[in-house]
Amino acid sequence: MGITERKTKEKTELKALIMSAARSLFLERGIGETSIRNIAERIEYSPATIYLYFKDKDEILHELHSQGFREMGAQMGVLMAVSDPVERLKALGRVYIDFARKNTEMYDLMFIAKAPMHYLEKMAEEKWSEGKTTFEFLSNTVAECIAAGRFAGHDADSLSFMIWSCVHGMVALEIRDRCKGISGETPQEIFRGAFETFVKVIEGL
Amino acid sequence: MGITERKTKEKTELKALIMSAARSLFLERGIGETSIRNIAERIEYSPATIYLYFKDKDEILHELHSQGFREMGAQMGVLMAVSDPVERLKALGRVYIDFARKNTEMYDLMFIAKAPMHYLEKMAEEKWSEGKTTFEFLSNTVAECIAAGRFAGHDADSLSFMIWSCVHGMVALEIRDRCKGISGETPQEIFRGAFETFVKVIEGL
DNA sequence: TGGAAAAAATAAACACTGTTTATTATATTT
DNA sequence: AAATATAATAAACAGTGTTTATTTTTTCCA
Repeated sequence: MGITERKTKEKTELKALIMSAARSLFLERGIGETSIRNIAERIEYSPATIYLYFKDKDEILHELHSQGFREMGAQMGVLMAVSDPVERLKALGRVYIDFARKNTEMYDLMFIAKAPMHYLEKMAEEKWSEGKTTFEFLSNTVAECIAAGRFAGHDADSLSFMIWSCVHGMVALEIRDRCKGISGETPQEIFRGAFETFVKVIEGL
Repeated sequence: MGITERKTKEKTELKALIMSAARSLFLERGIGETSIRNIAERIEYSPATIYLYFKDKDEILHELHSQGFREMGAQMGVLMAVSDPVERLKALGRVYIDFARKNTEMYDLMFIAKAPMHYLEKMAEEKWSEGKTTFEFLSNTVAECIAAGRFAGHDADSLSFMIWSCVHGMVALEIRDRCKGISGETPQEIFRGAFETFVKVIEGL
């Protein structure tokens, strides 16, 4: 089936082309300032063509959000080399915060924006697999810490959720511009202090 | 000056009418689904009239966001009655989380949405006074704890930012639908566990 | 009290947005 | 080469925030 094969290849290629145009525009100008027409213009196709490859804009944003999770997952994956679970947990916090601050638009899409979640609702999916996988990486590490006799009196899931909330809260506040003028420090200083505190708290648990 | 007085009164009255229509629509349908035309229709004025009272939509959203801070401030204010700063800190966490979960659209506008911050940018204001005031309520309480010999080895500002990030992170993840399918628990259970952990961590610092 | 001046409200337009439908162009099959 | 299936698009629809020119209403003063 040489011909239908080429056909499907062309289909996935144009789909990938749309994705890459969407992504670059998205990183350049932000999610709110990227329209279907912008994407179509960049790849020199008509706007309507995009709808032959994606159901709607939310589907594109969801796919981009999944890309982000794959990239973040790759960065977190190398932490498996850290054998001590407490050290791994601290490094995980560091990697998470770094990823968020170096890829703010991606992080926004992954954890803050509403749009990519609408895709799940339309598909009647109730589970957020990307988030679940990432959370399990954290909760497994926390469970290892507990198994090693640390974090006495804490439940792995609740503590994991609190740790996640803690690092997410930091970067979410900065990404959405809620740190301006707080305690007169620069973002650099705020995050240095915040991460130091994070590490101290983890060690003191 | 009875007449110019009445004039300014009418101006502030229509301004208040616009605000209340904006707010009710906003709470009914959400921020993203409330347009200037919707607001105008509800108060039976033309859309253009709204622009005689507000510079743009961002100004309305900023004013609404400030309303939210006044209401949250009122709820936090009663905590001044709690003399023990550590107890006050825990109660503050409780009040913060409760406010966020009972007023999700308002909380969204106050701490997550981009729109109300654009107003500050347009006005060339670099300080976010509402956020600063709220943060100072927290950081003063933390400073009191430290003065009372608690939280040894911690910097008041950094620890305050971490505590804020922690509670903000929790509610922000839920508001933007990032808790679905995480550890199979209901939001109720997740938040009960998270707050218990929060209290335990505070007490153990 | 009637007409000029000032203020308030609006209709209509502009430039966008996501999305759909009917039409045209291209490629494949018979 | 003609018929069919596929791909791409032009144009439209209904919506958005916002601005400009126009009309209505109110105030002021002769």
